[in-house]
Amino acid sequence: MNQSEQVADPAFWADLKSRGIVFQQTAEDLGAWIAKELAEGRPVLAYCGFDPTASSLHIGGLLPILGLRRLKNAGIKPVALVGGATGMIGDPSGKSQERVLQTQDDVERNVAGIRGQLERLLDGEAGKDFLLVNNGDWFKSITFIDFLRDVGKHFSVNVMMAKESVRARLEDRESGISYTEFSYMLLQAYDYLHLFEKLGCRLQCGGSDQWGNITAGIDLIHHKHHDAVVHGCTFPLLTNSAGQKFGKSERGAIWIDPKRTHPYFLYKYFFDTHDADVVRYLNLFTFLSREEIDALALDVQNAPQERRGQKALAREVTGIVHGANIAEACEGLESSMHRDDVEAFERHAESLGLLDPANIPADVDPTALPVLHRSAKDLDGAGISAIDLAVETGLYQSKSEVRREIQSGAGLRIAGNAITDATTMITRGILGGRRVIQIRRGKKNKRMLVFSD
RNA sequence: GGAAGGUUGCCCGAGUGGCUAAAGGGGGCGGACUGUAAAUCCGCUGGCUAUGCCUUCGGGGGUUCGAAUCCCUCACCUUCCA
Repeated sequence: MNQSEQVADPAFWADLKSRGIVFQQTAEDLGAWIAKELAEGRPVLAYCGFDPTASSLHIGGLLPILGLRRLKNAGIKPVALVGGATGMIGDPSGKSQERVLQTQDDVERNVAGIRGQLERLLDGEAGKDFLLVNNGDWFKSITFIDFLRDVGKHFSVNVMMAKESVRARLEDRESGISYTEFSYMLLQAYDYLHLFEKLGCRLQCGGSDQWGNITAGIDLIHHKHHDAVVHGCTFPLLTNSAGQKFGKSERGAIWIDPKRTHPYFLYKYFFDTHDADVVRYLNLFTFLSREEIDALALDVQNAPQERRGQKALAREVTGIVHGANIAEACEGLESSMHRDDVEAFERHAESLGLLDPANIPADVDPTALPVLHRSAKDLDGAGISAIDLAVETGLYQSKSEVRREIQSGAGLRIAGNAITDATTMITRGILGGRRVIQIRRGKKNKRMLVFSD
């Protein structure tokens, strides 16, 4: 891990603010309050919830995780909550439509997956450096009647309806909101109350769409404990400079689970960051120091074609998620693909276990890999149709798409040759004595074809 | 319970019997330019065993040589009345 991550800077809150990591906070002097509590020996616990909507987190959830890590480095104990109970209900925050309920099996499977990822990403020992909790553990023993009496009484429907998450849905006649999702904020508010009472948790953080839920929890705690001092803060909701939601590529979300999204594509996602966003992302997603980022910002400004900012960003984030070795290999993979340097590619692909088809787990979608394996024998005789190959790599969705592109320009290249004829067959001659060749769509989308005997 | 309007391709939105795989815009992809950028310009944007065939205009059924377009029916949404 980076050196600067280990240092608990007393001015850490100001640093978080200046990096743009804190979006909203319940008190102007929240940083000073935390510093005072810690200085006087009172532990501060901060919790953040993660929805089990899939068996893996995607990079949209990275900001809160890194946020918890930064708090941890400042001496605050993070509590990562997985919503085994709330996942059964569904948070309406930031959602424009009512969702279909997940089955209990789905939720349990997702909780297990996310739990494992949090445990790894929070970097430390669960139970000691940070805590992992599941609100299913306390909600399962609460009856509906008790909940309505103990918790519901403290909520005014009038206030609830004014919360952004609910109001947006009430105003949208098309979708509306069910009573189930309407109730969600009570559950999350209760989580905070529970963690306050049981663990002394006094800070809740989350994405900016969580503000309403966080303040609902604080209000509930105040109702029950009049003199309690509890706080909340949010991380910004990320959009790029073009206003698009962060973390979604054309092929869908970028997942943290390497079986869903190969680390190379996570690397590539950050590598492709626009100049206008890269400095902001370096601040948000890496533990690089202020000075290092300032230097990179200058590079982006003065020599944008070097893409040093993007390279650093991609390397750091891939390192945090998948480890430094994998990050290095991904960097090598991208640069060798860019230069179409087959020898360098083989080296890096080897270290990622991509070169030997026997290494690739059967449950990984082959179109989601940066390489495609084929037997060299397939190249004998008539060979393989270029169109088929292009689709097999996942570079194209359908053969029609490839045909169209071949017709409208030289978008498809194999081993450096522009394919201009839809009937082109790939035969052994194209290998030129090697076993790896490049196939690419346009300038940015590249895969390697590996032909083994 | 009654009346009226609506449900179109990834999204928005036009289309009220054949010329409609469906205008226009957005997004996406490719090309030119460039820096593996932005902006701009050009092209493409349902599938296939491909001068043809198949699937697609909320679901199902019908009229017709022919339906996104007409009729029936079901579902959902909106507005108005009770």
